Amino acid sequence: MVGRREEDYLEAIYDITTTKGYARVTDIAEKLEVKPPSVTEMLKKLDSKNLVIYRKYGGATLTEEGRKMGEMVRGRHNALLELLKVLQVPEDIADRDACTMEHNLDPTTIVQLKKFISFVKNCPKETPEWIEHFKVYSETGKFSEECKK
Amino acid sequence: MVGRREEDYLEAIYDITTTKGYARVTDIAEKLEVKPPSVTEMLKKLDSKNLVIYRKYGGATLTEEGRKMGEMVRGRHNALLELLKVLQVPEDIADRDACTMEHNLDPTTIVQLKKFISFVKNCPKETPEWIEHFKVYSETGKFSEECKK
DNA sequence: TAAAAAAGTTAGGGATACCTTAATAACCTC
DNA sequence: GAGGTTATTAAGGTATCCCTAACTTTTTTA
Repeated sequence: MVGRREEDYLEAIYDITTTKGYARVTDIAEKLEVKPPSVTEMLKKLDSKNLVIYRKYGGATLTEEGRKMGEMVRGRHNALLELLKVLQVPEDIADRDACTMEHNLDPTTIVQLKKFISFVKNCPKETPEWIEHFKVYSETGKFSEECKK
Repeated sequence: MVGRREEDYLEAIYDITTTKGYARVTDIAEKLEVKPPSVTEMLKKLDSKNLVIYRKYGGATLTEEGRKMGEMVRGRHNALLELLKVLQVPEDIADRDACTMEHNLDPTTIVQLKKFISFVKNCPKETPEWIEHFKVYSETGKFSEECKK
């Protein structure tokens, strides 16, 4: 069982590793806004679960399993973020809330979420009309004439 | 500050009160799948926060503030549930996941969520076509011909 | 109406999951 | 190799919940 905070750490390590090649304790601490000892402690825990390879003074490396997991968490986060954006939630709030929501969701839910996002993004029409209609509805509370046709 | 579990209790009390008029310790314990002492403890805490009126051996009554809060939590839950249903998540999973997600979301997010739901539900057209299209996409991974028009 | 059954409370603990400060140790650079 | 930076240990704390066992109150029923 992987807890929510563990997922946050994995996601952070995944992101940092992806951007700068390696993740030091300080990087992680900064990203998650905690102090270094908290990171060390968590890295040990993640190492014991074989999600991270932790060597004293050696930073953190994701194992294959850990990398998959971090990627998955990041993907979930992005999907939720996109969904909230479709719902016209301002981006900064959407990002924070995606963090909140991204834990403990059933795989089925995530799958459907992703389908929804790709449905919206890959729709043959540029921007699906209904999203435009929703934008209007969101701002005015009224259905546009065109919507009624 | 009201924690997640506190919200769960408020929601449960709200639901029980709404259905059967009053909420006993046992009802709450059963609904939340915990033992009675846990309920007693929580009721004291909620009482101290003026969200519940708790009298020994007298069950729980929501204060005005508590009732508002319980109603709000329930509303949030329902909104999330509806959203997940729009996303074609099976109802039982949707209900569980709504529980998971319903905590700590920004009010803005909830507002947009509710707008989205009412957009979908009150759309002048019976069922917005795009939802039908999404159903198809969800099941087949393909955009229906009609969708491309 | 008194005794049994049911419901509720108290007391005493425990687990988990995090986070922190202060002091110490390793590393790196000049 | 000395100083500055980075990381680790040690020791502790807090917040949330939850539980069992024993006891009290309320309710039911014979």
